[in-house]
Amino acid sequence: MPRTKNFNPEETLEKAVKLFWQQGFHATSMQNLVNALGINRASMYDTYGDKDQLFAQSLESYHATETKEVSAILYYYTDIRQGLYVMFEYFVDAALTEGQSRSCFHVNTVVELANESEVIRESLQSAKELHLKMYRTYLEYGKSKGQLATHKEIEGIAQTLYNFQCGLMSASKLNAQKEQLMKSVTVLLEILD
Amino acid sequence: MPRTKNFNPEETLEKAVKLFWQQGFHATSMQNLVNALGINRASMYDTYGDKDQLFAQSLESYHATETKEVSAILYYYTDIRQGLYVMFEYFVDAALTEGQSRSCFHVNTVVELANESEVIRESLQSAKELHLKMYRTYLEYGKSKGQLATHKEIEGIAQTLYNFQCGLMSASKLNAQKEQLMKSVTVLLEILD
DNA sequence: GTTGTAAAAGAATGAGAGTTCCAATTTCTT
DNA sequence: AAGAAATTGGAACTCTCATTCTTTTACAAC
Repeated sequence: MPRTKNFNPEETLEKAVKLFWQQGFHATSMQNLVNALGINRASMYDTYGDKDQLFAQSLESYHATETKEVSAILYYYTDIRQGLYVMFEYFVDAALTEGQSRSCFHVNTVVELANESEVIRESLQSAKELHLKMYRTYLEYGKSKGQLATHKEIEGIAQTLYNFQCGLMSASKLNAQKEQLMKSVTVLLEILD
Repeated sequence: MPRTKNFNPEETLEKAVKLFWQQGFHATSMQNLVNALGINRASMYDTYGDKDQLFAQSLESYHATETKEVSAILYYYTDIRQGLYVMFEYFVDAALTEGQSRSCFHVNTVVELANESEVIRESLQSAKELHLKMYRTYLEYGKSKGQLATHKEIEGIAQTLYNFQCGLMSASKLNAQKEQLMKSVTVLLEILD
């Protein structure tokens, strides 16, 4: 009996992700979202709730796809230097669009909202933990394969990889050039030697 | 003949720096600023112009003091590893306040406004160049003193120091613990070896 | 002390924010 | 074919935003 939605909630959410990623939470108005999502204002509220909830869902969606991609990359490469390089390359490619950088949605949100919203902070925190866990596991794997000296501290390196990734993304906003960014990745990866 | 201001424009600007640093541009309202600066709304507009101009002046003020501090630190330490470590420690100390981190005003602004305002972007860009120049000079100095192997590429390291600094500040918002942050600095500085 | 000038105070303005509501439309089941 | 129910479109609402305006106050020079 009921009329069905004539838009796909997941697909449409991706449009919100793009907009929030590009502009941030505060600089994006509900009117912006109505225009970008191509659905009615009421449908938006009906499907996703208010602005805060829509943003939270956008962030969760981003985290999910991003985590999946990263774990796929790391799983694929048996050489950890190569795997980490390609992972950083994936982040850089995702950030750079038409001559400028939108950075990474996660990092942007850490900077903009980590101290403002408890809900968002927790979402960011758990995504970060997931990444750290992946890094630790991958580094342990590298150690077991003799690619990482046994005296190297996994935890410190994992943290540094995360910190550097945040910086690479932030800084890319002032330097949207893949080659330079990847050169910096190469320098950073010397911490593995 | 004119009535004199009964506040110090430079000192009062510091209050604006603090607020913008803590909350960002969009999350800070003119009403917030009126309350924090302790001067009248009209005096604010009269002295600093509109919100954009007030923000730009706040950022410039921050950049000036920050650049002075960093160059003083690097000048003081003749050992580049020590100098860079203390510099990062200075950033961390400046970021951490009462159990949370406000990151670094420069980095926050890169993330929030680099793609939104041309004026701000240029201010950020030139501050970044100034930092890179300081790093290059310091690394060259280190090389001349035999603290850095001659085959090391100055430019790549300088870029990586800047990128990492951005990341350390961003990430500190989810990890406001000095010890952990400084441990990551120690790991990072292995790129000099 | 008078005068002129700019600062201070705070109300006022208009634009835009997020959100809600209602009439109209559409579509799927019975 | 018809009715039920959710979607849709867009106006309406309230609130807060940045900014301006008008009046009052205070200082410095003559």
